[in-house]
Amino acid sequence: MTMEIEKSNQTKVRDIFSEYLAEKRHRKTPERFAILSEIYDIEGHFDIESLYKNMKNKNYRVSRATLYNTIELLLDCKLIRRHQFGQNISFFEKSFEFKQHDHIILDQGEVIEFCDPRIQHIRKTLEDIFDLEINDHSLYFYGKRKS
Amino acid sequence: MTMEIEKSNQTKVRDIFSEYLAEKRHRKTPERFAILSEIYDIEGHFDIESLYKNMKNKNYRVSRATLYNTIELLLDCKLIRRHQFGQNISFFEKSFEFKQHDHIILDQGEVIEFCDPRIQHIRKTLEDIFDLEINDHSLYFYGKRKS
DNA sequence: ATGGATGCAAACTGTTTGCACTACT
DNA sequence: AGTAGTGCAAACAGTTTGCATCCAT
Repeated sequence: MTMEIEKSNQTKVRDIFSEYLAEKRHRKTPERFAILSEIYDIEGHFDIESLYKNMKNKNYRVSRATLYNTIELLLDCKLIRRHQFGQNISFFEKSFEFKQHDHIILDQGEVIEFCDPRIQHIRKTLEDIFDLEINDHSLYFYGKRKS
Repeated sequence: MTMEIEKSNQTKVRDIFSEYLAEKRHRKTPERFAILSEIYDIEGHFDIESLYKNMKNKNYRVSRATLYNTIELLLDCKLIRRHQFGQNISFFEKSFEFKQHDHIILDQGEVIEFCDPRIQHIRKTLEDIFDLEINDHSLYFYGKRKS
């Protein structure tokens, strides 16, 4: 029988969020940690309405307002990322310890993740040419399977 | 005094649209051509609400419904492209005879356009690796001017 | 105890839809 | 003549806001 040495991801992101909230002088409410925890239990992408229904089903007492608020905080401390797959609905995914990656959107909503270093080269070039500080990007390819 | 040989862009896109409508058995209504014409008078990006107000100010009798409908047709025949700069509002720009380009979004809504061939290399690689047919992409960098 | 955070519902905003009327084919 | 397309207004969906209450500090 060995002691659990490694912290779980859940614990790590909790710590990061806690530290972030402290630094920003925001209150550490149970709702905020419950939401973070729920999100980190989700595999893949999610939208706010599903998260809301998901939590309601588990008998959490949360409001959409708090979800939207908390999502902003989590974006700010980089624990999640926002995506615009469709037209008018935001999708999110957790981003802690997951390698930066981009997406290919296929028909029927299938999503492939990939990572190509050349995007960072483009970024560097743009920063040099236009004298910019680029802090983020979003890249989507749209296509379909052959045959 | 020489004859005007070159067709204006306005005339060319009109022809393209006309041909598209014929092929798809859609009617050639004056509204559709008026909207196309208005769009091709716009420099840079626009959203539907501004286009609507713009046309209303010029005493066109158009409805939002028709604008949304026509925009779909113009997207379909590739005379315009859709962008998602912000969260929940679609921006568009004309795309006839304008080189494919991507965007850098700076603070205060400033937008820089650029074109980097490496994005096509990435595309090719993805098509090969995943056996896909990629027909489009969207790429945005987000940043700010240095100093 | 104080005021930041919450839940709830109403308001907002961009987009879509239903319907009676118009006009392209 | 027939019906796709139109304008208008109402409906819709995702998000934001106002407010009374709650609870982390």
